Amino acid sequence: MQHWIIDLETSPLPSWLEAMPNAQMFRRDQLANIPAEKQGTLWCRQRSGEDVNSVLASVIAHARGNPLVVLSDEPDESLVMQALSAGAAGCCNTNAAPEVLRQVAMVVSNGGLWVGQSLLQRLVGSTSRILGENAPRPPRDNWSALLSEREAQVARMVAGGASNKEIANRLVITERTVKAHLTAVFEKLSLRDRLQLSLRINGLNL
Amino acid sequence: MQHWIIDLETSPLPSWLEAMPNAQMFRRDQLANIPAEKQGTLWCRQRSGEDVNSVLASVIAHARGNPLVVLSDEPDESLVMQALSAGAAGCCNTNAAPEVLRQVAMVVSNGGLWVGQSLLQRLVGSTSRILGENAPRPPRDNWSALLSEREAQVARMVAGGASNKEIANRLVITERTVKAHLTAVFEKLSLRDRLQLSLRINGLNL
DNA sequence: AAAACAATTGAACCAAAGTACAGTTCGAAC
DNA sequence: GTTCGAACTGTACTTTGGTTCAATTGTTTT
Repeated sequence: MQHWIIDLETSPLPSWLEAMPNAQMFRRDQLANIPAEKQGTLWCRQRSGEDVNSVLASVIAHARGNPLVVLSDEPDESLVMQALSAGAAGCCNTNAAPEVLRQVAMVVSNGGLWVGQSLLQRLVGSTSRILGENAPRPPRDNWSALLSEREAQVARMVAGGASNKEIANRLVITERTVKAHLTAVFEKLSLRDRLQLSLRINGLNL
Repeated sequence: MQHWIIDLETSPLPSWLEAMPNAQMFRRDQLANIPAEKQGTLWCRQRSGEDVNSVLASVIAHARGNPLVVLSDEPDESLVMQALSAGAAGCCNTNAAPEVLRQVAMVVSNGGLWVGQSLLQRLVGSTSRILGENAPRPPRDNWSALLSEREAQVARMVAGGASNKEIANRLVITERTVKAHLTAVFEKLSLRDRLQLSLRINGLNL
């Protein structure tokens, strides 16, 4: 996995090197030099007092789908929100420990988002109150009520994007059995194929 | 690092074993058997239709400060919120891939909280709206930026559940051309098939 | 005991999806 | 005026998805 770190200067912090020994540094005016054919993780340092959006604007444009993490000298709640809103996959302290940086790298390189524990806790706190009250659950699709447990299990895996072969391997059954379960699921839910099933389970087709 | 998995039965899923070969299984009525002197990570499976709070109540009591992750057969936004509110450090799909499970384990064992990408995205979105900040951000995922207009059009129809034949008829082109566009889309977005594409476009990559 | 259902699999088969290789047309850009 | 990307199509092929008919085993229900 390749790491590209963007800052005002090209000297990395020791903790960065410890977490990512093979990282390459770039100045903000050298974004064009980032190799376009490889894929990796972008790290962009935001220094004290700088506006996140203006720092990120040009960097995002060069990300080409690669995950971007903001290393902030002064992270706070609203700054993290702004970074994520701008398209970053995560935001952590410039001086975070190498283990934390490695963890962040792993999460975002797999397509995840990363935020620190305290912020996440606060997000959960403020939102759970709101979600809890108006409870938009009633229209809960009870697709699983009609299915046997095994059928539902297979259905969920299909909805997550797995192929029949992958499902068979993971459940240690033959591909034939997977097909049998799926045929039953399609019949019971009156669906045509796995894509329709995915839309139904993921609640996009009501 | 020790892993303890709690379910109604003591047979683990293959993917759990792959992620945590040395995990120990416990039934929910065997919580007292969990060794108190060691420390590790608790995983508790919540099966379809079960109420999270009642499942977690007794488990939390035996956690003794160890992080607890909920493996849910049917994770959704409110369920994850309930789990975190109850004291869990994370919540992911029962059938999550081994790599994901390892990632979750690493995050929570270091004291972090873990939630899937899609939920986090939604949390960030809803909270920034609530906080009255800048909300009208275009979709974070820039999949369409990489595609030509026609490719994006076909991609959207696929994501809505249409077959190649239906798309061909509606766009008044041949099925062959639809396939050509899709091949280009898969290539550009590094996707495997139409189901993966649907998940990507519908923002469900958790 | 009989009936019903859940889970499993085989063989054979058809349909849909996706790839490989090759080619045309049109308009914009250099 | 040549180059280039976009949209489009054909033939041929492989792989994956899905159905039909048929059968075995174990558990639960009646």
